[in-house]
Amino acid sequence: MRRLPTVSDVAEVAGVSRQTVSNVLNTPAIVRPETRERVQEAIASLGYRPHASARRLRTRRSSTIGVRLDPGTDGMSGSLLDRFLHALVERADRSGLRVLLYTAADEDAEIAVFERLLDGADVDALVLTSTHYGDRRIPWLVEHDVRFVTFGRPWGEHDTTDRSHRWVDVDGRAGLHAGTTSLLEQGARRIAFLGWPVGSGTGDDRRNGWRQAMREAGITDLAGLDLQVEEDPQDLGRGGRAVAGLEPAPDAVVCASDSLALGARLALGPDVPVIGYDDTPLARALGFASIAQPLDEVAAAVLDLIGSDEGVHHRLLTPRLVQR
Amino acid sequence: MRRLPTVSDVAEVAGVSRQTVSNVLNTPAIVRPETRERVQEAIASLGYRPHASARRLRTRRSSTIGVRLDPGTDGMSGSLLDRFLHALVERADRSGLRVLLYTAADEDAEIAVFERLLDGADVDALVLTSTHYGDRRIPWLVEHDVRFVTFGRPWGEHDTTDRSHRWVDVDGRAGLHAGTTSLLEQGARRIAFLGWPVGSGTGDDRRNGWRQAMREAGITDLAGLDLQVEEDPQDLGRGGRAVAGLEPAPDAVVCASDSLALGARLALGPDVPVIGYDDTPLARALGFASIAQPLDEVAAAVLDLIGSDEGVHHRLLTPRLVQR
DNA sequence: TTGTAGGCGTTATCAT
DNA sequence: ATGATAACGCCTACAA
Repeated sequence: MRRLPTVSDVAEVAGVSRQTVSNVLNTPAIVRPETRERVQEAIASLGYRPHASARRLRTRRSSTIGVRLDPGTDGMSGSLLDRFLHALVERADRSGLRVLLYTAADEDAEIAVFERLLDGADVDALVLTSTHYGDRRIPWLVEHDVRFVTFGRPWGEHDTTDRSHRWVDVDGRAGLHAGTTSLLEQGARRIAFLGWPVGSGTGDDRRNGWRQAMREAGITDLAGLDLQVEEDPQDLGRGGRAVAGLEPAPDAVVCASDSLALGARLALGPDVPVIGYDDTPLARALGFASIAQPLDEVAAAVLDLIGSDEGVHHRLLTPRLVQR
Repeated sequence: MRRLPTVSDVAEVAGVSRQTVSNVLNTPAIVRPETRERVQEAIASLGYRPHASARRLRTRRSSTIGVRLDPGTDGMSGSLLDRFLHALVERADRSGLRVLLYTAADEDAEIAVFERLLDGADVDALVLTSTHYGDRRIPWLVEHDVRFVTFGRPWGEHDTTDRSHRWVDVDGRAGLHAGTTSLLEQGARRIAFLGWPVGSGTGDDRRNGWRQAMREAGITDLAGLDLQVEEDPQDLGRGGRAVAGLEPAPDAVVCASDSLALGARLALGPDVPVIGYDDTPLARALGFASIAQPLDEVAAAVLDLIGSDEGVHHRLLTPRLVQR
């Protein structure tokens, strides 16, 4: 591999000092325009690029953010992380940030990874996904004064850690409210909700959106319509069976995820409207409506929060109902 | 964020010179055991970790590999990249390698990214996915003497670039051969192949596996059984319609992808055996068989090839038929 | 076996 | 506005 030109090379060609070259790069304003131009020509002619590691060593910042690639995620919605990552990498690049991946089997392992990554100065900020109730990573990061942003709210925490925990999330409640309302407007009355057992922040939030919309429509008797199944990638029949077992049959079903929606769709056929969540390729392919998270906005907000030193510490974005 | 301890700090605590500390880290063999131990204690007590950027600057290697997160991929099989990445990151970590992500809209943009990444010494090797016929990235990388491995064969190239292009791939032909054979053993005779139009290396390779198995079974009349559809995430009815239109109906269908298989499955119902490709969560969920790529092995092979200086320059792995 | 000296490429500080 | 000097943390000679 060819030897790379350095600031000194550029300086020599341009007939200035290394420092001036550095200034042109980092503080162009303080360099006389005519000098600046000469330096820039030299840079172009040599094909010079700053050496990332040298700069990082000097500035003591890696300009790199770490993101975990979780193993879990049923894979169907796994494409969600995929799409989020893509948006994140793209936007990060525009701000001169790199994205480094890591994995960890569980929380303790992940904290050990944090130590390695941070002590080695490999990353100077972290983006966490799939936060959950009682997440031990958060207090660890706060305590160690690490810069981080989570994609996901700190479910159940409203205490002092609040200001030190920056997060971005999507308002699932609003999403399900919109979906349910849209079905109501189309004349459906008996609308079932197919979700996970009570206890997950995300799931409960989405359920509440459905409840609220139903209540607003004057439908207070939700008996039997609140379906809760444990998701099982091996057997999406569960959700389907729960839905098919409803007596009388529902007019429509709103779901906490696209994979649940797939089950419902297969059990009920294409004539009963079904709304999923996440707008995965699956929803597109099968032609059912779904609630799409604005991942590009999420990525932008995450980077914004990572970069800003003060001001707003969290952001709740609104998803969009994709009709089909 | 706390100030990190350096070699000097460790040296001071251990009562030796910086150099000895460095030796303990990099060439433990030449340090007297008793000194070594003292140094290691100091390292542990201070929680010292080498500063990644400083080391990179000095050694001129980043110990980081770049991987592109492509935008394309229909998302269904997108989870394939996900799973591959996961395996790669996990194994890379064991070898002390980091994985950096990048994106690019097209080949030219990607080559521009290469320049940035390499000149900035951000990465010292690249892993490319979704190679295709006439891939311009390959000659560029070879010419610039960049270390890289592709997950995917150089379709159509058997010339001099051969030795300089290291690749790992999965034998789709063998996969479809196995799948088709298994159906034949179950008594099916009229087995259709649902794939993409001729012209993609991957697709043609898979088709050939089916052809070969059929020929070996003495079935030479494949008229009408070789179905070719352009995949369209909006409308997986295409594949389904092609399959449903067969007259007489097929005994079974083997497909070039799980999303094609999904279409076939929905069109034919659960009684006609369908085999997909990639063993995505979709196949698991719907309960159709699929051909699984050994992604963990692929990741291992990729890292192996990246690391080795001589020896084998490519590896063709065999996929596994997952019956359901 | 251990220590000394120098430099990787960059930028911050302080002169000029 | 520009330049000289030093230092970021590490490693590779080479010397002791």
